[in-house]
Amino acid sequence: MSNSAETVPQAIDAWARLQRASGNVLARVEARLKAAGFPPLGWYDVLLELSRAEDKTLRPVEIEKRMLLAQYNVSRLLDRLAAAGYIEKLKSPEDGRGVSVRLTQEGEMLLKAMWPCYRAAVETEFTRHLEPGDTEALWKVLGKLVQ
Amino acid sequence: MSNSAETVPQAIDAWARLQRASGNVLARVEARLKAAGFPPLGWYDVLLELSRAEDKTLRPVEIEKRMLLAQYNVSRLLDRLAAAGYIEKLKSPEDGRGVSVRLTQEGEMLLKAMWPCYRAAVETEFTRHLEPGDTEALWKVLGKLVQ
DNA sequence: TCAAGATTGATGCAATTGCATAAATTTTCT
DNA sequence: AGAAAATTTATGCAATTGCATCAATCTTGA
Repeated sequence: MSNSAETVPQAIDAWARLQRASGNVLARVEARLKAAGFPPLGWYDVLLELSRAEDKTLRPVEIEKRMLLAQYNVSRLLDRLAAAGYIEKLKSPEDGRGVSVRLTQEGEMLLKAMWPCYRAAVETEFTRHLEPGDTEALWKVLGKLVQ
Repeated sequence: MSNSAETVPQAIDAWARLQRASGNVLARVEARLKAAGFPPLGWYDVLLELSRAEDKTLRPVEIEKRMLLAQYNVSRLLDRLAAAGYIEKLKSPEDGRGVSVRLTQEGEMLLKAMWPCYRAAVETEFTRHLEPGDTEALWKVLGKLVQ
């Protein structure tokens, strides 16, 4: 059932489907991680950013920019990661206000342990439903939305 | 790192971009609604479902299915909507366990009041960035992910 | 130089979400 | 019918998020 043809025909529908599809798939992937006893995807994302960074170290403000999280959410997420031993907080050498956050051995191990599960979940809940060319088409169009 | 690792990257990138793009655009749209003094999009979605339903009435379990929300979140969201006067809860006539939720006049007015703002926000944050054909391409590919 | 302003990070408190479970039916199965 | 199972909704409690604001720097510009 198509919607009101007079107002905003396809665009609103595409918008709604974008929200529904991404939320849907995200929920399924997260559920698989959790079912395997792993922490949420947000943890993985932080650890991954750290693992790619020089010295496996970043400032919180950098994590904030890369992950598009609110500052207070980064602050508290890092608290949890530090409490769990996956990162360590150091006084920033170059900036007296700041902190430096470094991936620990445990953090690196968690990252490695989660990857097969994460990868399989994305394969099952996302990739498997698409045909060749779809992922590239998605990539291209979505690129216009992330500037 | 063998061949199987090399077949995934495209898909994982598309997955990551899907999450980033939709989260990003959603946050911007929500921010515009909030800036205009309106409640969150979740409120709009419930009211919209009710407005489309017969007698402007639905059971919570129906709202749960349509919106893909957890049962306890629906229960509490409806509490808030009822407290704000946008819906009213009635004893379900056909099912002694259940409740019926009906859109009020105020709810209908809120829906109407929010629509121009919502529509403009989607136009600005989503549609405007896309070219003709993109929305349809998105619609088609994403359709494979919402089964 | 040094005051004004911006940036970085944390935190108290309220609102929301997630989890586990309860209570009241309704449905199913024998 | 009647016991067992499933469905529908609510809720106590813990975890997370959002908001407002603070303290400690760093940066800028007169």
